[in-house]
Amino acid sequence: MPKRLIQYDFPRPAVTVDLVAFRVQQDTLELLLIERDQPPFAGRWTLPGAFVHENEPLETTASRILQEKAHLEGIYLEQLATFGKPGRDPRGHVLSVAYFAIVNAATVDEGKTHWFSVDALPETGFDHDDIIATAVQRLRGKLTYTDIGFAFLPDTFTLTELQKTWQAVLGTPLDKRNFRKSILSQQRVVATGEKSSGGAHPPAMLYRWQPER
Amino acid sequence: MPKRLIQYDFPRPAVTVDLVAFRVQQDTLELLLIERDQPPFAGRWTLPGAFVHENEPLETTASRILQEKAHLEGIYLEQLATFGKPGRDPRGHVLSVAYFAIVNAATVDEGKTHWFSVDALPETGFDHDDIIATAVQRLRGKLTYTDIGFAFLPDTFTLTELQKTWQAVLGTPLDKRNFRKSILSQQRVVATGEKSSGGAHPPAMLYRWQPER
DNA sequence: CATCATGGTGTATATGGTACACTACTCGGC
DNA sequence: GCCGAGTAGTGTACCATATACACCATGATG
Repeated sequence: MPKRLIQYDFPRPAVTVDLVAFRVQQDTLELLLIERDQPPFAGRWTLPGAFVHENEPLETTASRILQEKAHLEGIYLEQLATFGKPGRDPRGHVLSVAYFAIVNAATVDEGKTHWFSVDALPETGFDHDDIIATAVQRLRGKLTYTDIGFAFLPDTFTLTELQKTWQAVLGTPLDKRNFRKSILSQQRVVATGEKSSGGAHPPAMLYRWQPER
Repeated sequence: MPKRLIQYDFPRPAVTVDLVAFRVQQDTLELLLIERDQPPFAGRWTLPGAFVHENEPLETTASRILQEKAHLEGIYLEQLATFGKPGRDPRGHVLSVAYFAIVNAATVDEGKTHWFSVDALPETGFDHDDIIATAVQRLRGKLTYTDIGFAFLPDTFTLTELQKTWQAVLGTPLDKRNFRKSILSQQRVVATGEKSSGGAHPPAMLYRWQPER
């Protein structure tokens, strides 16, 4: 019995998953890069990535990357696109299935990783600029018509925190009264009854995301 | 010098491109399937596909499929998603980068291909039902806010033809006056000055798609 | 008790979407 | 040449949604 069941005359491309992990920290949208210590692009900042293991679901590869490179769990994980332009990897024919993740923890940089503001990114290697641009565009596009924004926040949050998160993601200010009206009318959140405390201001109602309905 | 430059301990998955080609014919949204003559799934209808050649751009693989399998040129080609669930191909670890295409020609079935109405699809092989469902959803979602719908039509067309195309894609009837008002106000088309002829009715103005603003 | 920072609230206007029906014209058949 | 079939083309009233905009109340801090 032949070891390889598939009739396939061509050399296979290598397949990697690259991950664009987002968080919002101090009213800024940030993403995670890692400094390469091997060529190609040694010393350059790149998206964390890994080769796909045998019979490994792509999504598993993506969460494995987040776990191994940053010791993080992603709250949200979505496939972005697959990049396969010849020449994108100087080592040869390498496809990259890009995913993007959203993380809500305030984390410290682990190993050679660092969180960069999307407005102040360093020069990257490979075609990771393209991947990042696609990811940011997708994230912004989906923010208003999906529940993706809640993935940046802890279980309970105030409406002001939610608004600041949206503003950080979109990069534009939002009107407070209209924002609250819109969020509440869509019934995407429910009041917990609890109130936040601390700060030189009145306590604010804490809300929780309501997935369905 | 080693033949393989990439340090990569794992067996590589095979990579295919599968194509969902759409057309609108007789007010019906149709897609192209091909009858497999080899196992697995011999005799089953499947999406046309091919393995990715060495250093071949994915988009080239996609248009090659359309050319080789149906002798067609796609007017529009867009990457859909990459499917890699273990077990999706009984032969082993095979990733499929799915594309969708739009074709405007009225064509006859070539070889073992056949155009099926999306409302009356046969049983398919692999995970092609998933791919098709994703493609139809994407197509419908993008119809109203992109210019994707014009790819189904020839250079010049009447507003009624455009409306019927939209209705076929969406699967729902549209109001004639509102449709025309909306299309014209968005300035997505310009009148050519020419009029259609033939048919037991007055001649209709022919329009042309205006890509930019 | 004064200051600071945020919490929380409503109305008026503009914009865009939806529902809805009739006359005019060309072709083809008789 | 007359009639029927089939489509071209057109406007208004209503409703829902998005936008612009400002002030007082409250709790913490020193």
